[in-house]
Amino acid sequence: MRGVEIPEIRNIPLFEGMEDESFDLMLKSSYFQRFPPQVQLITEGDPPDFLHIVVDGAVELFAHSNNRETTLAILRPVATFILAAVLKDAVYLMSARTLEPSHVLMIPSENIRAAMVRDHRFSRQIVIELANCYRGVVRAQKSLKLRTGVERLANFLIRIDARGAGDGKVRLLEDKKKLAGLLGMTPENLSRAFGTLKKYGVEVDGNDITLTNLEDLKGLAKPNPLIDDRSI
Amino acid sequence: MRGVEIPEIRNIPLFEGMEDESFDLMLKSSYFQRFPPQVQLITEGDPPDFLHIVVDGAVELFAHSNNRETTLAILRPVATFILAAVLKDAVYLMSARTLEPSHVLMIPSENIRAAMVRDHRFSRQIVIELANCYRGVVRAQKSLKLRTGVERLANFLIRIDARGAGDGKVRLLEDKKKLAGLLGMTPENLSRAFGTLKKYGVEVDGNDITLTNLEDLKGLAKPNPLIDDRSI
DNA sequence: CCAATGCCTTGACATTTGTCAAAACGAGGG
DNA sequence: CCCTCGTTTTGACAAATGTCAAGGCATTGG
Repeated sequence: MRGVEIPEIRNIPLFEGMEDESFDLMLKSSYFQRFPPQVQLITEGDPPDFLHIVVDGAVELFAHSNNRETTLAILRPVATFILAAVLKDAVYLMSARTLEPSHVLMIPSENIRAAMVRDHRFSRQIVIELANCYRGVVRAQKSLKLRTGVERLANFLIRIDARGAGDGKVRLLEDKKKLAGLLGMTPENLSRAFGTLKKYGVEVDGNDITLTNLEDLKGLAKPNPLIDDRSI
Repeated sequence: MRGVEIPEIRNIPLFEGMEDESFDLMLKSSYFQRFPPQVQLITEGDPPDFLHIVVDGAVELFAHSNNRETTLAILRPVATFILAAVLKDAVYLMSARTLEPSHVLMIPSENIRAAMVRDHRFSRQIVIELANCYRGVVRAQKSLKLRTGVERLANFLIRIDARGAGDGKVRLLEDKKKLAGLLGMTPENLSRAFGTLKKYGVEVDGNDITLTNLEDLKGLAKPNPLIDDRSI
C-alpha cells in the first residue's frame, strides 16, 4: 500500500511530524481494509502480526475466561489497538471484533518497530499513545473498584454529555448489551440502573437519553477528574 | 548522585545496555532514598517530578474516590511506578505509599526524557517497561470482570505458589487487609473466601498457606495463562 | 503478669449483582 | 401489513458482596 496518497491516514495524529519517507516505508505491506460488522479481527493468545488502527466505524475489545466474556473497551476513530503486544512482540491479551462497518489500517509489527528506530518523532508519538492506553485502563480499573454499577452508569452519562454539546441530550452509540458489558454489569442490571437514575432526572427513550437534572445526577455520581476526564 | 558506583542500581534491567555516560548524566540530581513504612511517596493529582523505582522493600499503589480507597497494586523490587505520568508529563492517577522500610530511586522526569532521546537502547527498555505495565493492568481488569472473589483468590494462591518453589507452601508477604484490597474485596470477604477454599485443600495458618490439593484448587480456579502468566 | 492495641475472624443482616423466565418492544423481511 | 427475530424490560429469585458489631488472638509495652 502507498501511504502518502491517502490524507485520511496521513493526517492521523500518531503520524504527525513523521518524514514522508519513513511513513511510506512503514506502510509498505500494510492493509487498509473495510470490514462488515461482527468480524473478529484478532483473537487473544495469537501472536501480533499487525498494529491495528480504527480509522472509521467501531471496534470492540473483549476477552474470555471460564466461558464468560467481557467487553474491555469500545474504540472509535482514531484509535490504535494491541499496541503493547506489538511492541513487546507478545501474544494478544484481548480479542477484537467490528461492531459496525469499519475501516481498519493494519501495519506489520516489524514496520512499526523499524519506523521507531528510524524516526524519533514517531517513536515519541508511540510512547505517548501507549501511555494514554495505560492511563485509560487505570481509569477503568479505578471506576470498577471504587464505584457501584449505578455510579458507573451515572458517570458515563455525565461524561458523554460533557464530551458532546453538554446540553443534557445524549445518544448512546452502542446497544445496551454492549454498554452493560463495558460498564461491568449485566443488561438486566443496566435496565434497573436506568430505573434508579429516573429519580435523578435521567429520561430514557431508546438510545436517546435526556439528563434533566445534572446537579442531582452529579450529586449521586460524584464525578472525579482523575477517573472521568480523559484530557488529563 | 553518582550512579556507576552503586551496582545495585547499575544492574537494574531497565538500565541494561545503557552507556555509562548516559547513565551517569541521567542520575544527576536523582535521589536514592530510604523510607520507613507508611510514608506517602506521591499523591494522585500531583504533577510528576520524578520517576520512582522500588529497589528494596514494598510500595502500594492506591487511589481514592467517594471516600473509598482501593489498592491497585503492590510493587516489589525491582519495579518502576508512575512511568506513564512521567512520559506524558501528566498528573498522577494513583498515590503511592511504602508498606515496608524501602529503598526508592527517584530520577527527575526531564532526565528520563532526555536519556530516551540520547540513548536508544534505554528508550527501547522504557517502552518495554511501559508495555509490561499496561499488560499488567489489562490482566487485572480481566480478572476483576471475569472472575468471582473466590476465583481471584484461588488463582492468586496458585500463581504465587508457581512463582515460588511450586511445592504448595506459600507465604503471604502482605497482611490480609491489603491482600483483600488488591483482590477487589473486603477483608471480611477474604476471610470467607479462605473458608470456602478449605474444601479445596487450602490450609491457612496466619500468613502461611499450604495447598494440599492443587488439582482440585485448579478445577475451581480455572487458571488462564492470558490472565495469570506474567511471563507472556 | 496484665492491659491495650491492632488484626483477623465470625455472625447477622442489608445491599448489590447475577440468573432465569417471560413479556414487551421495535426493526427488517416477506 | 404481519411475522419473525433479536433486543430490552420486568419480575421473582439466588448468589455474591458489603456492612456492622462482637469476639478471638497475637503482639507490645508497661
